[in-house]
Amino acid sequence: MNLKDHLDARILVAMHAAGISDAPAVVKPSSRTGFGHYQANGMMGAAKSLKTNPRALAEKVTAVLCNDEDFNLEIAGPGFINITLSDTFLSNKLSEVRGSPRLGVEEHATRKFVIDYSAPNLAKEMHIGHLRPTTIGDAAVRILEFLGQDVIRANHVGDWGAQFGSLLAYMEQIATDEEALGAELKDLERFYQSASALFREDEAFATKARGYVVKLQSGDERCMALWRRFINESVTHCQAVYDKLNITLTPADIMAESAYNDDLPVVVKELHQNGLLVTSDGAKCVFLDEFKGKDGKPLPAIIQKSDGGYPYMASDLAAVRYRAQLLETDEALYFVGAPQQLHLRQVFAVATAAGYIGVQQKFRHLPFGSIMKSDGTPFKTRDGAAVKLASVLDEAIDRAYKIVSDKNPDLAEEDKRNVARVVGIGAVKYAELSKNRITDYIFSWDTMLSFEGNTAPYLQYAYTRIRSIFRREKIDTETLSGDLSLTEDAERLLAVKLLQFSEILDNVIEDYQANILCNYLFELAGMFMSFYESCPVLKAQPELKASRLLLVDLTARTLHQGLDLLGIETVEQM
RNA sequence: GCGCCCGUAGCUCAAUCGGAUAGAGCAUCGGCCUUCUAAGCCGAGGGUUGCAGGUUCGAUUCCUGCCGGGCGUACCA
Repeated sequence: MNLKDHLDARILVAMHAAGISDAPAVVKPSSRTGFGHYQANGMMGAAKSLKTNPRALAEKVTAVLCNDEDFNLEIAGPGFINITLSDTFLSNKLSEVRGSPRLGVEEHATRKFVIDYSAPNLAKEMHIGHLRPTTIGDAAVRILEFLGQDVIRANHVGDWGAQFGSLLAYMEQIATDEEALGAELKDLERFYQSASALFREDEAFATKARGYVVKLQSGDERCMALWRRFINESVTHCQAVYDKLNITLTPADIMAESAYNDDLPVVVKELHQNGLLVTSDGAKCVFLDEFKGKDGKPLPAIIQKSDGGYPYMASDLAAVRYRAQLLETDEALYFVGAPQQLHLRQVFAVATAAGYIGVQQKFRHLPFGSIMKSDGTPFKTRDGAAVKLASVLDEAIDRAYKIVSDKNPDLAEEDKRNVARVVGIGAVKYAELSKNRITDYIFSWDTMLSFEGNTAPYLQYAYTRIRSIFRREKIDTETLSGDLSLTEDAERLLAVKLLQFSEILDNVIEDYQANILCNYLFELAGMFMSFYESCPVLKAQPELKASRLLLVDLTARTLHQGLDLLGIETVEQM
């Protein structure tokens, strides 16, 4: 149940009964304690259009609901209606949520989604820049699936293009020594760098590399074999990173750029038939009025280059065409960096003009900023190279291991290793997810691995503290029973927070801002800690103890579910 | 030049179609462990929301103009 929507609907009905139509109730959580649990802000707006006094309107509305047992209404300020939920209402709703394996979250009407995320370039190793699209996209996938949506993961990896010429030429050069080749491919980044260095410095090699691009495009068998070998190696590397990162992508989710190769001439043909295609300076372009380049000159979307090659505009259009027409998706979400904004606007605009995207279909770009160092400069190594994602993850686990060993030396070695993995990886992911998607963010080991503040370790620790209550008395949460009763304010605050899980998920998917869920979990954990300090659980009288155990269990389940939707693991003890 | 994004406490970040006194964490300072994990809790100080206007009952939020930063702007992806 979405509590906010429920209350909004109740107020709206009362507004209609009071003779107010065509005005929203604008119910939202109260801005501060003392103003009830929720507040309805719609009376001021309604009064404006009805040219009347907002407090008088609020009087009429509250009069309709004055005998309601679910909540108490109070008028405040210029015309706010503060809603205080009754203890009975809260405990009834909590009981419902408790009995639901989905924590009271209803499944939405099913629509089909294509989520385009991660999409590394297979020519190189994944670097730190892939962290954001990968973690944020995966959280979106998990949340949409939890809400009952039909989700297709689309990993649009880069496996084609000029850069593969030098890679293949370099492979060819050392292919005679199978052992050496196998060893070289283990470090893709070095492989790429060796190949591109040769390309820059050795003219003969560069010529050969360019030849390989042509051969590859014409389907030369030996080239294709080398190419497949390389791609397999690279995919294996990516999958290892995904597994370590607890990302739900599998090789089956890969729909590579090259998969659209056969469609590219078709796209050109169809754009031509639609009368959209114009040849300019030898390149086949689509010009749309809304796109202007330097000096106000028309900005083309180049579909085919003057040398006959296809730029990524073409394969992206082919991908839109595939997703819209063959997959018949209702919605497509692109988790791609902000610098690609103009490009994707062009892709969607051309695809719309070409009739690929139907009027009911939504294609959205969800951009995000870059990762910066603490001095505000881009996150690169000293020599300017991208930082390998795999090494970032290893370092996170190493650092977490040191912290865990330091804080809990008694833990068994095997457990320490597992906690270090869960905490280290969780910290890196949570640091990404807990910040606004749009802005750049500062990467800081100390901040993300801290057990204080809005971090994964804090939440994971909160979870273990909660679970330890049950472990201490060997209580099986399956056997919990009794009535839920709320007697202390700390319990009420926790209760309301727990009931908000559903509406929070709805808020998240409005713009796929995972930080909304992170903030919620942080506040939930904080409220639990306050409750835990002021309300004894195991030492309470039997009835109170039973009631509080229900609250504790529900908090644990909500925290666990919330973290799981973010792709973050928990442990029982740390 | 034009387009998009951003500018909030010393630092890192919030603020849900415009709502009440702009909130957290870190850092600083002060309390709380013979009592369920102190990796915790409670409290204090800290702000002209880049600047100047406008819209209105009400603006961090919407509009205009500046200032500062980032990115993009025809055959790399």
